[in-house]
Amino acid sequence: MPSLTEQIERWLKEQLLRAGGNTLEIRRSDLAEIFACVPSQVNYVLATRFTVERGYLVQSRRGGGGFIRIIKLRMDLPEQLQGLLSRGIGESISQAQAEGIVERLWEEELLNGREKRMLEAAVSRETLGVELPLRDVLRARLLKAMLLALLGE
Amino acid sequence: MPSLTEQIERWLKEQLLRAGGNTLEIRRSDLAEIFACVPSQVNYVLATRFTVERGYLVQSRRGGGGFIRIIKLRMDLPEQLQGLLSRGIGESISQAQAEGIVERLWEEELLNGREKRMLEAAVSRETLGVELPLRDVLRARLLKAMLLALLGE
DNA sequence: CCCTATTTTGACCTTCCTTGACCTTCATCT
DNA sequence: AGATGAAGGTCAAGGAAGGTCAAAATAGGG
Repeated sequence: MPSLTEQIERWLKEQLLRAGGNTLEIRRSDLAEIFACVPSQVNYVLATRFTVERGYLVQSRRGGGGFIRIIKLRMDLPEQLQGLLSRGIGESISQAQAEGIVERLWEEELLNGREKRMLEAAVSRETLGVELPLRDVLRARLLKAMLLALLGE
Repeated sequence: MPSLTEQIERWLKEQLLRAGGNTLEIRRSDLAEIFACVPSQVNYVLATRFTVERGYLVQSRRGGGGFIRIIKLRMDLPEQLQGLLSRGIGESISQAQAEGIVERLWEEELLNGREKRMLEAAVSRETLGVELPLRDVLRARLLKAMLLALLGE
């Protein structure tokens, strides 16, 4: 049985597709009611599954008439990948962030399944197996170098 | 009477066959309950019976909604690649050696151009950018993990 | 029977998810 | 403007998985 977080994640992505557009607006309290959970559960889902790395922008407004808006960022061109390489990936990156980027590129069909798995393997804490300040630095270098290798057809 | 370890091993392999696919996902705690044993017994079975040498890859996730995933590796590949993964690549490897392996796999068409470039980027001295005893160790881990990723599914 | 290798257990650790108390912002009504 | 209620935000504690390691138990071979 998928976790609540996963259920909410799927539901939101489905709504995004169904709406056809790239934007979804909903009340946090409504979502919480649909899934019979506390409202802050929604914030957890947004914070872990709809990050910028994964290609989403989340906006919101408090007070009466408040809402949460999820915007799916499109990455249609390799040019954007270049942007990712030059600006998006810094000197150091966490595993979660790196996986978000890989997940997004895969969803955008800029990577196939084999390439995705290779990147995930390379970026994994376990594979790197060194302690923390260095691990994140190494991961950033690898991710950049590997993605760059894909661009240079 | 077969040992607990053997019973669990058989059961898992049977489930893998039954599912038809090459992947099985299950909760460690469920498995422990089925066989009325401590959860860590499952780890022992995985560590001794579902190793890379025996043709399996094990992945997992902790926390709520956690799971253990067993992937049966493709066995239709030349012995070379499998041999490489279980014995050929040691704890440490030079750039020249690593590049030789990648080149060979590419010539045998086990890797395409994109995959070759990703691997070369990952094993490059410049990308790794750490000093020597560690660099070769890291390279060996990356090469193994990335090639292994190609054998899943 | 003894010695060794393998298996079984359990205490303790890390990661990820869920919940709830408390805080901030906004629209609207006096 | 000030008060009020209706949103959403934050954060820390608790819970729910799986991981690790070493000691204890057992099985097998000589």
